[in-house]
Amino acid sequence: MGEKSVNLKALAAHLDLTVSTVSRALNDYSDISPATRERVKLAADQLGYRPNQNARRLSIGTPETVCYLMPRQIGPNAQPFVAQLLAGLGEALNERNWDLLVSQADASVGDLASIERLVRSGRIAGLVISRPLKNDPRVNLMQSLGCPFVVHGRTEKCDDYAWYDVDGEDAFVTAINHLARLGHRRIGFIGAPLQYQFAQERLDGYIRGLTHNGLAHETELVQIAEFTDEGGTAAAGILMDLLQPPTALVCVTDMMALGALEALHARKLTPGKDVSVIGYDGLHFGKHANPPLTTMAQPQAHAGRRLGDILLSIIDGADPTKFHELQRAHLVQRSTDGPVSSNAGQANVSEREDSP
Amino acid sequence: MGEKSVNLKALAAHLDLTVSTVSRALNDYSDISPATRERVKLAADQLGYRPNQNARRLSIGTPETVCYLMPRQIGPNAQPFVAQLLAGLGEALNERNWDLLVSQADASVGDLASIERLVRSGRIAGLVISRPLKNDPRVNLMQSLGCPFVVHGRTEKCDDYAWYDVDGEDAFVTAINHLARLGHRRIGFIGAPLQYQFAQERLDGYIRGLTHNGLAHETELVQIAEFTDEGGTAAAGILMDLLQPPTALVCVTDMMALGALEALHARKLTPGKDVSVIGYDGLHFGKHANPPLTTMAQPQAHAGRRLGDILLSIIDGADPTKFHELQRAHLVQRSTDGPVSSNAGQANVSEREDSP
DNA sequence: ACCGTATCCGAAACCGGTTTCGGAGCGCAA
DNA sequence: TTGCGCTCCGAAACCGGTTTCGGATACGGT
Repeated sequence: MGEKSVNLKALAAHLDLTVSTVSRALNDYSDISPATRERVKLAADQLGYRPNQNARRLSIGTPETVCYLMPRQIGPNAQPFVAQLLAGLGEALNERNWDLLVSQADASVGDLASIERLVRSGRIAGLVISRPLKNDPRVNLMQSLGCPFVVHGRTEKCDDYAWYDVDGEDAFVTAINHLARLGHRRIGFIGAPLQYQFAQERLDGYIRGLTHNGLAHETELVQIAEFTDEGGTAAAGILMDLLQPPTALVCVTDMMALGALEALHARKLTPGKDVSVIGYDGLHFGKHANPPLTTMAQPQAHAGRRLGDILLSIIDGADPTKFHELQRAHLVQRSTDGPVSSNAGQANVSEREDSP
Repeated sequence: MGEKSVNLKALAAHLDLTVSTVSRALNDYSDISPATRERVKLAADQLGYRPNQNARRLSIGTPETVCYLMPRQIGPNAQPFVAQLLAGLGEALNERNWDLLVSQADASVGDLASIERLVRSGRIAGLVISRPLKNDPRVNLMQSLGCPFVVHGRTEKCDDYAWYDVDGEDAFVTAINHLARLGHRRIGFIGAPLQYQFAQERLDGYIRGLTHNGLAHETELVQIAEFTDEGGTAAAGILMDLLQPPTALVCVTDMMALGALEALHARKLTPGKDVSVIGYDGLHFGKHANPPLTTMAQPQAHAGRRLGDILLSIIDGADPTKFHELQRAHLVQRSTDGPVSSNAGQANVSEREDSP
C-alpha cells in the first residue's frame, strides 16, 4: 500500500550506483559490464521496478500509443465488430508494449478539432480511422498534420495513404451474379447514404453486376436509408410496394437485411422463397435470423490485427502508399436466397387481395 | 509539416516572457495580470499551442487516463455491448479531457502480471473490470495495489469495492414468475460455468423463483455450457432429450437462448408454443430471431457512463464502498414465451417417432 | 617506467511541462 | 525620505526517465 512505487532513483540508491548506470544496464547498453548488468536486473526484478511510462515517453520522444477513432453512430444497434477489431489491434500493439487509446470525437468540439488536439498534444503516434466518407476531411487533416494513420475502408481518392478494406464492389457483383443465376431479373438495392464511401462502392457493384448480367438499372429499385434495421424495413417496404416489386433484395449491411426481412414478413412474403435477400457483413447473428440470412461475409477476424501491423510499419517509417490491402468477401449461403418464384411479382399482390 | 509543434518554450520566446509566466497565465493563476493573461492566451490560440500531455502528466503526477479491461472471450460471437460501454465511458472521461485506454491482458504474461505492470508503470489512474469471477483475483490485486477501480458486475463478496451491476438474481425470479403464471412447472436452466459470478447469481434466481412458486428444483434440469450459441444448442439438446423434458427454458445469455432455439427447431418444436424460451441481455438482435426472442433486458445504455462517473469519483478520493449500484432488468416480451402446451412433453416424442 | 587503449561508470544535460520561492517595481502612509 | 505592503513576473527546482560526454581505472605493449 503505502510504499511509493520504486523509481529509478530508489533502485540506484539501493544498488549504490547512479541512475544513468542503472538505466543503461536495464536497456542493455554495451558499455555496462555483464556483472553489474545482471546485478541490476536482478534487483529490479526483486524490487518490482516498473519504469514510469510518462517519464519514459517524454524522454524517448514518442508516446508509444496509437488511437482508434470510434465510429460515431453507436445507437442501440451497436457495432458488434468493434470489440473484435479492438482485440486485433491490441494484439498487434501488445507485442511492442504499446498502448491502445480509443476516442470518440467530442461532440461539443467537433471531429476535426478533437483529432487535431489529440495529435498536437503528443499523446499518440498514429491513428486508425473507421468507415470514411467519400471525401473524408479527417484524412486530409491527418495528412496535413503529418501524423501516421491507416484507414479501415477507403475514400474516393485513396492513392496517397494506407488503408485496409474489403472489396464491397466485387462483393455486390458476386451477389448479383448469384441472384441472376437463380433467375432473378428485378433486384432491389437497399443502401446507405452515399456520402459513405462503402455505400457508394456497393452501389457501384450492384450496377456493374446488373449490366454484367444484361439487366437494366432502374432507379426506382434503389432505395437509400439509414443503416439500421428500421432503415432496412422502410426501404424494403417502399420497394415491395412498387407496381412491379423486385424478386430479390441486396442490402449494404446485415442489419438492414434483417430489417428488410421484417418488411417481407409484414407482407406475408417468405424470404428465400417469394423474395430473396442477401446481406453484407457476415454477422454471426445472421445464422439465427428468420430465416437464416444469406450474406456476403467479410473476414473480420484479421482486420484489427492487420490495421495494427500496418500502422506500426508506417510509424517505423515505411511508405504509407505501399499499404493498400483489399480483401474479398465471400458468399455465405444460408436460407434467404433461392430461385425466383414462379408467381414472381404476384405473390404479394394476391396475398394482399385476400387480406381485408 | 516540418514545423516542430510549438511548445511552451517557443511560445514564451515569442511573447518575450518566461515559460513559468506563460504556464501560469494559461492555467489562470491569480498572480498574473489580466492583461498579460489575455495576451498569452491569444498568442497560444494563434500559434495553436497544445501542451504536451506526457510532460504535463509527468509533472502533474497523474496519468489522467483510465483503462477498460476487455473481457477475454472475443470469439466470433463478439460482445456487442463493448462498443456501447466504451462510448459511455468515453463520454464521462471526455468531460475532463481524460483518456481511455483499452487493454486485454496479454496472454503470454497472464492477466494478473499484465495488470500489475499496467498500474505500476504509472500509465493509468483507474481501471474498469468486466465480468468478474465468483472470486476474482483481479479485484484482490487491485486492492493490494491501492489503485482505484470499479467492477462491472460483482464478485461473491462485494462489500469493500465499487461496482455497478444488474440484478441477475432478481431478473431470473421475474422470469420464473412469468413462466409459472403461464402454467409451466418444469423449467430448464441453461447456464454458464459457475466460476462466473453472474452465472451463479442467475442460477440462484432460478432456484429462488422455483421455490417461490412451489416448484421442485431438479438437478437434471440445470445444464451448464459455454456461453455461446453452440453452448446453448448443446445444453438445450440435453434438456429436451430428457425422459421428462422441460416445457420452458431460461438462459443466462441471449446468445445461448438463440442457440437453444436451434435445438428446438431441430426437434421440430416451436418456441413459444411447444416450449417457451427466455433469454437475458436484451440484445437488439433478438428482435429478428426466429421467432423474436423474449428476454430479460438490462439497461445497457448507461452502464459505461455510470462506470466512468463512479471511477472518477473514486479517483477524486471518494469512498469506493459507497458505490454499489444495482439496476433491475425488465421482461421484454416478444414471441418465445407462451402458455404451457396441452400436449406438453409429448410433442417431441411423437415427432421423433415418425422420423426415420 | 611510460604511454596508449579499452573497459566501465559517474556527471550532467535534456524531454516539456508545473510549482515554489524570492525579488523587482510601484504606490502610499508616516 | 524611509519603510511597508502589494502586484506581477523571473529563476530554479522538480517530475522520472534517457543519452551524451568525459574521466578514472586497469591492462597491454615497448
